[in-house]
Amino acid sequence: MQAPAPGFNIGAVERETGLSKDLLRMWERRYGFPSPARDRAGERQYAPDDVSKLRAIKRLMDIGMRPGKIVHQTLGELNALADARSVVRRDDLAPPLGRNLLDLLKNHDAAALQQLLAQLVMRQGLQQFVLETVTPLNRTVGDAWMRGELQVFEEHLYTEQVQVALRTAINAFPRTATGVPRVLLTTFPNEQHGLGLLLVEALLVPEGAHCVSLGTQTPIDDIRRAAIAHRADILALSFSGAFPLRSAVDGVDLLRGLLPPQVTIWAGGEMTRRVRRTIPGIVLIPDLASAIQALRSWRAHRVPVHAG
Amino acid sequence: MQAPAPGFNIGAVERETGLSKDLLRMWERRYGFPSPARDRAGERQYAPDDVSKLRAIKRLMDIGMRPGKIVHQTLGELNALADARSVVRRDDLAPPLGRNLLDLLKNHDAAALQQLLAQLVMRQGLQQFVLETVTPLNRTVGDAWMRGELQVFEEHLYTEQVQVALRTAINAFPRTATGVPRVLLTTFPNEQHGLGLLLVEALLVPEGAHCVSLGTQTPIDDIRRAAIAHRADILALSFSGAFPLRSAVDGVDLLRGLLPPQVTIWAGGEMTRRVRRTIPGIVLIPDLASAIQALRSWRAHRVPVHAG
DNA sequence: TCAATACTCTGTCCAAGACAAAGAGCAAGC
DNA sequence: GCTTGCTCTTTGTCTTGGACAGAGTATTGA
Repeated sequence: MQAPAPGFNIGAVERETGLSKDLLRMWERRYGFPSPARDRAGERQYAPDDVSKLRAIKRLMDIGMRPGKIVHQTLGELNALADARSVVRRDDLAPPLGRNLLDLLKNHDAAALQQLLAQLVMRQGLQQFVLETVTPLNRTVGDAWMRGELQVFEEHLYTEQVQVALRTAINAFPRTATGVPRVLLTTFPNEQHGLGLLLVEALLVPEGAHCVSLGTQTPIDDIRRAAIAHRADILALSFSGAFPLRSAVDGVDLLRGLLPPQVTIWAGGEMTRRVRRTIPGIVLIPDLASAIQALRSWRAHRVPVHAG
Repeated sequence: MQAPAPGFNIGAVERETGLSKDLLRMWERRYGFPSPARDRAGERQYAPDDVSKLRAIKRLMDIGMRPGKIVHQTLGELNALADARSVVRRDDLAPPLGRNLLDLLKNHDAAALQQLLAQLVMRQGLQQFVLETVTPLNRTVGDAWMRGELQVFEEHLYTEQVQVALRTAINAFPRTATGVPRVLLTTFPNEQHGLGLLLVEALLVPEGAHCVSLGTQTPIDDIRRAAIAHRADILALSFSGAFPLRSAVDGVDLLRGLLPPQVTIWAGGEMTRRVRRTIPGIVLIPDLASAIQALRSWRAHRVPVHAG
């Protein structure tokens, strides 16, 4: 039994935190943090505590904070910051349900969790389940995670279980090849969060739409090709809060130019709420309820191109 | 309508190929390939063809070839090499099926594809479906993608459809809370390919195991915590061929030290085949059939810790 | 109140060098 | 003949410190 983790080298820290080596070195030069010890070869050896702090910083940056302002705070202060961010939202959640579910999550009772979710789908119906249960639950879980009340693996478990529940419910609907409109769902490269796609699908399928998901991280030009190949009426893109606003706007703009005008483009997800100006030819979906609105609006105004 | 992709910068190539920036620069210095053009700022601009060739090289390296021997071959020669390697295996796949499915994929007929997969699950049963259909299919699709016969989005579509088929089938099994052994499935950070986890789950659930998946990219220390929290008997980790061998071995070794000895650790996936030496306390699962073997072996030799 | 401009902050890229670990080849011994 | 141990070669990752472009912020002007 040896000392298990004396320190992380820079490659390991990159893996653990998602911060590139270049960036870690640059912060050391600029801010003096992190300032790792060196091994005999002169290579950086990061302490586990520094890695934790880096993770906390990364989280805060993902919601828009800037490194220069927060690198010198202690881990405690960083957590307090995360707290302050979410304190307003805590009232939103259906208290008994959220509590109940958080408890199951903390007891690591996957089976009971899944059963509860399945039961809720049955009772509420798929759409209501998404809008009234999953959405506030996501917020609750996200906040708890930010505050460190939830382990990373517990958050992973939650996401996985919700996905299972949603997929099961979606599959229960007969998938007609003639559904209208034809919706293609995916995310940009570097956007790994695919739960949003599934949530949208869960809202649209009961409305009779024909959804095809490509999963996450499709290169832009492939999105173009896919939209054309599938004769999509609507292209639905999802962006998490961590996605760089600029890249998203640029990419969506580019796509708009590449696709024929009769293909409607939806941009949704957390990031969408940070968008100020409207983007020509793009429908913003700042929350899930808007997706149903947008679908109905599409039906009212558009005739599917490929039909008839 | 402008030229869409004049070139990739080094960061984009890193993402596309999985070869680090450092490595790309080093190859340029050592081998003279790739030797990208420079933009006005003096930054590397890689041609799409170079990126394709880099992908081919990476793929060959993933099966054990060394860069010095192959960098100077043409893309055609590299493909021939890959061919020679897989020629034995190409016979494995049921030809009419693979052809049929590839055709559906190229016609972008998602509905028919899903129907075909669902039908196959029914006919073959879940385990046989995984071993005899999905595994060779994965190879076929992977090869076709390597040779540029398949668009990225078509590959995405395939993956997505297989996932749907598998999840549906897995959910059809009653999930007992008392299943034994308790298996926890996940991947390391930076490992985005989660299909392997689903495949393993699809093999184990019919055997009566209790599977809990955390999805992809769980930090190592959270894997430790999750394994303990879930009282896992087996921790199953999946690594794609692209995953850096070194990181994997180090991480797995670290985990072995962090977890009590009664937790069995499985390491599976493409990468596993490149491992030469045995890693103490780790069970290697070089192919999917081995997973069932390993499960039976576990049952023969181990008594679940948490039971009784 | 809103928009354009200037300035600061921040991340990525570059070059060339160093070194350690993995692989390959070869020799000695069973 | 086959294995074991050594050495040489190949290869990937880390190092420093400099440069610069794009994102975000603040200020100014309409």
